[in-house]
Amino acid sequence: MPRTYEYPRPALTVDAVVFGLDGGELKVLLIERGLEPFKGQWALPGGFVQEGETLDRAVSRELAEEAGVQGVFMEQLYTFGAVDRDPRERVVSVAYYALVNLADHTTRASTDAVDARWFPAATPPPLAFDHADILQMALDRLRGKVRWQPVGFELLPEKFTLTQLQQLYESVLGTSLDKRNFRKKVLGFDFLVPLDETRRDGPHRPAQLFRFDHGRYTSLQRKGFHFEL
Amino acid sequence: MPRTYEYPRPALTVDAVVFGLDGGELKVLLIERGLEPFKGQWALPGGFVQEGETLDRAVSRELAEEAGVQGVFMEQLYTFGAVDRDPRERVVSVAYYALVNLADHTTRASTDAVDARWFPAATPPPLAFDHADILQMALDRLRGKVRWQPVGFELLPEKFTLTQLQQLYESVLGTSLDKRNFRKKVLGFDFLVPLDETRRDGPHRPAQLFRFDHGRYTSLQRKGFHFEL
DNA sequence: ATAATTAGTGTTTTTTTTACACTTTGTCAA
DNA sequence: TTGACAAAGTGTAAAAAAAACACTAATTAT
Repeated sequence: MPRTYEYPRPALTVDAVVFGLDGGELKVLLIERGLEPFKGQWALPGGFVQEGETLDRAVSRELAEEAGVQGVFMEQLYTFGAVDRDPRERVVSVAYYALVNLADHTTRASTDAVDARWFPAATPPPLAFDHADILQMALDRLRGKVRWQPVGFELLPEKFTLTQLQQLYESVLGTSLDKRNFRKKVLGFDFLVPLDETRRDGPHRPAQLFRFDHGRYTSLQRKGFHFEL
Repeated sequence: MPRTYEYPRPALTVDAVVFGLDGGELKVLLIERGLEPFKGQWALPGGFVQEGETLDRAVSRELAEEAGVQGVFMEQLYTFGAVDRDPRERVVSVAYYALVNLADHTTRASTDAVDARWFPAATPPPLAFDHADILQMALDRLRGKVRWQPVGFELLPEKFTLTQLQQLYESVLGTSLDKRNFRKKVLGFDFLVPLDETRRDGPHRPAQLFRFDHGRYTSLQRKGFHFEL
């Protein structure tokens, strides 16, 4: 294709902040860099946008390639354009964040000969480039969003207990919530459907399992309902 | 500078959705295109990111050049990367939105030999490229943001009446608000300082003027206060 | 059987939000 | 000068939402 516009063209990359929930703790998926610059340091998964590829597709591809992560919730976060973010030349990066059910992805994390590992999102190792800024912004965004949109469920397995759900909110928001008030509110949501199943897990009373019904949620939403937690 | 990375390089632009408030109505600033493609159609102000220029700076520059708009509130919105957004070649655009006090900018809007005009944000003319999508997203973002962060004040003159403030919220949110409840809440905010001045404006009782104290707001915010309307 | 551990459950108080109508202060015109 | 007009300004009561709070139930391991 001819270069119609004669202007400087910064390289364009995408980076992804992939969050997972391990027990009560929020984690991020990081990749060990095999090449300079920042060789040996940890970084967010990401890479160059290819010819004819939308930004969303670029992120999906990179996540599949570098981390074996596929078909997960993903949303654009922010575009980072500081002139010296990459020590070699100008690289503008469109950052995304993704929420995955860690149980499904923990084993497949390592692919592509690179080392990929989960780290505590709040206390990551030193990161390459401006990835610490990106991570911080993703954390802020997640915290801001989780209360107004039911995205948190993306971090849980399909079937989950109310205690798991509460722990999720507690760890993302960094607060502690009252169990009774939490359950009262959450059980008022029609899109949380109780299953005829329980989770036996240690020497104590088994917990009822629930499922998040996406379809019902969107239909309620169209009727003017709006989620808040 | 050597091209260290050998990858396709889409052209990179910035676009800005500039909102202003005219009477009770929310407006957008549009520019008539002088060149193909979409010659003669209305479009968002914007242009190419220059060598060594951050994204924020690029938007500021374009706004100053194309619309005489300077020193206003501005925030990154989203990055649009559809492959065919520009009919000629791939162009990725980082969109921003800005809030201006329309009274200060209405006259200077036309500069640079291009025609720049304010249009109702809710019912704009047909727009070039995917600018209608960008505008829609900016509207959604503004609506979402205005209740949690005191950004609305950016749309008002420095001194304003509570009725103006209420109208601002009514037109951005598209609802009507109860006067007494609105004033009760708003007057509880320490960062709204009443002036020893009134605004006489037609055959009726003059209204007291107020000012938004940015400094006080940020200091309150640090003490854990959080704005909500 | 009992000790240990997490699941599960309601009520009261406090706070926040909503609904609602008249008086005040100025201008303009008769 | 006075009366009509128009927007500014003001408080209370009812309803809804949020917060505080502690015990019983079900299971497993010893």
